[in-house]
Amino acid sequence: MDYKKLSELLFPNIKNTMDYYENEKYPKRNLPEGAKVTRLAPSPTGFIHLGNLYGAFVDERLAHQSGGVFMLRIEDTDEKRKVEGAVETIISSLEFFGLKFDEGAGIEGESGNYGPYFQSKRAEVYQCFAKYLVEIGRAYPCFCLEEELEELRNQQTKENVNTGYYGKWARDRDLSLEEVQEHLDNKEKFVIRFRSEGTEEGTFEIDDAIRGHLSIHENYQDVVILKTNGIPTYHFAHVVDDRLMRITHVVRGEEWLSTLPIHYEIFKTFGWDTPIYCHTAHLMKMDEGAKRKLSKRKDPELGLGYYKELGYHPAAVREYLLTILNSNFEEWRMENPDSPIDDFEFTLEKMSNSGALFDLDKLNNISKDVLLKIPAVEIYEFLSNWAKEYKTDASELLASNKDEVIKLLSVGRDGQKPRKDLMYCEQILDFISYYFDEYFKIVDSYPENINEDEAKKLLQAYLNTYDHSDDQSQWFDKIRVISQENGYAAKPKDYKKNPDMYKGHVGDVSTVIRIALVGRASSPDVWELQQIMGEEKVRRRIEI
RNA sequence: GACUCAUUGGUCAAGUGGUCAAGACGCCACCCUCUCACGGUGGAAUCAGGGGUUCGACUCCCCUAUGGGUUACCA
Repeated sequence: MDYKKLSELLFPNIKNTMDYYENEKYPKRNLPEGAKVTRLAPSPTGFIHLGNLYGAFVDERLAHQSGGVFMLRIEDTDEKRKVEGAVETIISSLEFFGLKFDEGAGIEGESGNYGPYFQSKRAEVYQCFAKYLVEIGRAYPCFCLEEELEELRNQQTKENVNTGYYGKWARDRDLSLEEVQEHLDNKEKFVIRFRSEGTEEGTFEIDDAIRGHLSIHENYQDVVILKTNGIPTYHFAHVVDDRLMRITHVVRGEEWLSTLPIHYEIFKTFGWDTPIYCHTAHLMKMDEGAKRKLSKRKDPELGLGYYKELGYHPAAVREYLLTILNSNFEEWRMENPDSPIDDFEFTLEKMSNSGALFDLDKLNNISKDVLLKIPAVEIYEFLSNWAKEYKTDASELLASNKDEVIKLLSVGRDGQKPRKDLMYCEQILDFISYYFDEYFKIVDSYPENINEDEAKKLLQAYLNTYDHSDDQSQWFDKIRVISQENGYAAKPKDYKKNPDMYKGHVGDVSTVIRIALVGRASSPDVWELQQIMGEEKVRRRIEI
């Protein structure tokens, strides 16, 4: 068989050589020793969920921690999955969470010399490498129709053998030049298949940076590498691109583990070393009592947009992600509470190889700590930007009450035991909503031992003695007096000792005032809130 | 079905043949306290099951169970 002739027959228009791409167009990168080059290679559906961010984070850390390159390549080899504006969405979503690409699709400026970064625009490159495989007899055209393949599968299932295009089942594996010519003359469409030399029994060994040493089955399938339209499948594009773009570490989900043998064989056929593979575990979700992989179809609420809508701070999400990404991160954080997150040394060895369940409680807890470290002014900015997009009615109120809101956000945050009241924008807005007459409403009821009339009496007494210029202790002393005058213990401990002597204690009285003032039984220090609200508003609330 | 990866408390997990099996979130109790938080102290709660190997197994091997993944001219 004259493979050279076959390759010319199949790819008459491909003139470039492999050598041209490997050594001229895409030469070795000039990077310091140990620099890692990683890539995020999403398909352009534009939908990014937490799981994608999780993986992207690994890429980003690996690259930027080592002085390497973090690249965006769009795997748009499947036209059916394209969505308008997807690339912009991907870039902006990741940027929101602090992940910046150095190079690649849609990146401005000096974005690197390894493009184009859309696989759909690299057809010639792939064809050149496919042509080479044909030339050396390791790839061949296949004219099978989809229906024929379907039939093949059925037959194999019936005979209880592995399905697929391989060995004796590979009908077009050994077509003669004349037969190929004949098909071509008939204008039949064809794909290019890889000619595997593996066996069903064979195994090989490979190291995965996350999963350790693996011993896995060889590939023995003649997989499609170039589709009818001349565009490669993932398997081929991955090998060619990651080689030419000089990717050092391939981070991808564990669903790729089972096709790793294909990639390995193709790399070896070209005589190339594989990149270092890092197969990450999936982020899981609890669904009707069972763990399940995150799905873009079933879990729209885990899309990154969801967290933006609720107003989680990107720093909190990053911090959370890192706790599940590297098990030693929390420990490091406890020892270095004030260090920038990027000071943490991320390692692949500390990654879990079983899927973690997304834990909202944990995110919230981490978020509290993260927000505590962000100055109130910055939280205000974050909150108001969020409101502009998601809560337009509140947005104006926030803008016209800027100073007061900042003060509200600051209450109790100083000192040795600062409050951690703030988690995410929606919650924050609710948390301070009582300040605005537009949102104020009574949500909690008075303590059981106090009825409406009693409450009115207490509030009247409070109003009578209220002096806005009182300092905190003067103010509270007055509440103690009111309590005593109305039959409530001035100290909770007194009440505990002799519950029969009192109607309740000072805490009950405070609760009544608190509810009148902010509408709820729990809040930060009332005196501080009053100072922020101003005398007029305080009196008005008490009078109601 | 076949192939494959995984399995330590409710969740995230440390652990690599000898530990009273860390820690964090959540939960409960108590302390602090005018409420709620915060903080502190304490508590309940884990090696999926069964066989081996070994003086000794969470750690090594096998089987089973459960869950994930792949099985496309999708990625």
